[in-house]
Amino acid sequence: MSLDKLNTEIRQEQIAQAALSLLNNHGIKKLSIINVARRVGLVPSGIYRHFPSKEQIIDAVVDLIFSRLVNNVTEICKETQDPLDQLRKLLVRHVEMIRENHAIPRIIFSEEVYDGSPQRKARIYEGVAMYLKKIAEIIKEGQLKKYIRKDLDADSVSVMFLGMIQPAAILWHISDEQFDINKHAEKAWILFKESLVKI
Amino acid sequence: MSLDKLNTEIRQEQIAQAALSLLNNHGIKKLSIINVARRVGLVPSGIYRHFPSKEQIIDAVVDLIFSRLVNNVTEICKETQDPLDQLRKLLVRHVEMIRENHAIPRIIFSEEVYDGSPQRKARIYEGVAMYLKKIAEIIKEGQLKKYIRKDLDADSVSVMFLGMIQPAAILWHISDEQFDINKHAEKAWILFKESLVKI
DNA sequence: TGTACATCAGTGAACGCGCGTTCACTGATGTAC
DNA sequence: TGTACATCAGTGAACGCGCGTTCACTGATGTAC
Repeated sequence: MSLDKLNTEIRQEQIAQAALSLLNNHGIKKLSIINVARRVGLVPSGIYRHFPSKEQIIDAVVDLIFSRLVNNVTEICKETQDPLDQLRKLLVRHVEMIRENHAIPRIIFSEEVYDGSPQRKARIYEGVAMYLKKIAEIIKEGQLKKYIRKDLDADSVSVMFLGMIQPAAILWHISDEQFDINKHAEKAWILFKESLVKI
Repeated sequence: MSLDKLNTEIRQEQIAQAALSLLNNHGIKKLSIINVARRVGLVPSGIYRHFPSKEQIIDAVVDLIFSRLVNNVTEICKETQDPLDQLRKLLVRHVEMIRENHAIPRIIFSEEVYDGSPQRKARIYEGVAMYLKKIAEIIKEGQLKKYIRKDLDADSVSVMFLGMIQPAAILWHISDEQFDINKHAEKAWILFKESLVKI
């Protein structure tokens, strides 16, 4: 059976990806050692050559997700310099991310992921906070360049930015993808942008 | 041990309340038949005199939560007639609800609650949709009375209304109640209200 | 370049825990006469 | 008002499933000489 024998680094990568993929396609209940093992072509006990426990696998998945989210921001900041453009692009990108990764709400909102591990909960909070901080930086930049009115608190606005997406994301999620998240993001953006520039 | 013997109606009520309370205080992992039984002073098997399975208990909890949410709206509509006032009061009330019921995000965002029961997922979606519909009605009323600009789509605005609360609620939730949800709601409301009235 | 040995990724069987659920039972409560 | 019986809420023991995890093992790969 053991056609190939791969080193731990590669296997860790594979296992984290497999876990993320399971989360995306089937939800947290299916995220079992048995299923992960099957995906990477190992026997359940084989997983323990590369991860000390299931908990660490979940940690790896969390890292994977946040590195992608943060990556989005840095990429977009390279694409354009106009802060309002950056926000708009980030909105579109974020919606795409959500559409492609059911795992995001599944991770961020899941009790299952939190309990038993206060450190992981803290790490998730830090990840979200970092994402928000980057958005706030864009907003501050916009205020400096006078695209965005200065009486607004950038940190609050960054949370409101998420407010354009989140409820829609959840509706989309629980409606089995029926709710039109793109249309909502479009309309919300118009209003949001108006609020930022008008005085 | 059996000091009292209560009829099924009372027990069902007690069991649903106990389950909700467990969810509020300890999360979904602790929502076990054993814990529910302990709370109502029964032995685990005793629960099955009143509910056919754990699934139905979760259904009862879901109903409990949504009836409270919808109740909020109808009560507030009695308190004041001004649509903008109604929205503002609803915002405050919704935040209170969330602060008092950790169970709300735990239920609405939990995979655990969804899988294995498409009907329940549908029911939750309907519950949210009904809540949104009631908010949309307030907005339409506001448009009729000319408090709110008419070029806005009431359904979209109702989702944006949730957008003021949801991201903040999640931050509050995963930050172990550190994030200041009230302050955020306050600031978001100012901007939101502006958007509704200005042209 | 070939041999000897250590290392390490793989396997399969088995354990143990938690938990939902079943079942035969008991004893209290409500009802018919 | 009292008795006989059906009903029904309670109990405790036991079952069974899923699943994370352990452990003794095997055989391939890498390294030292």
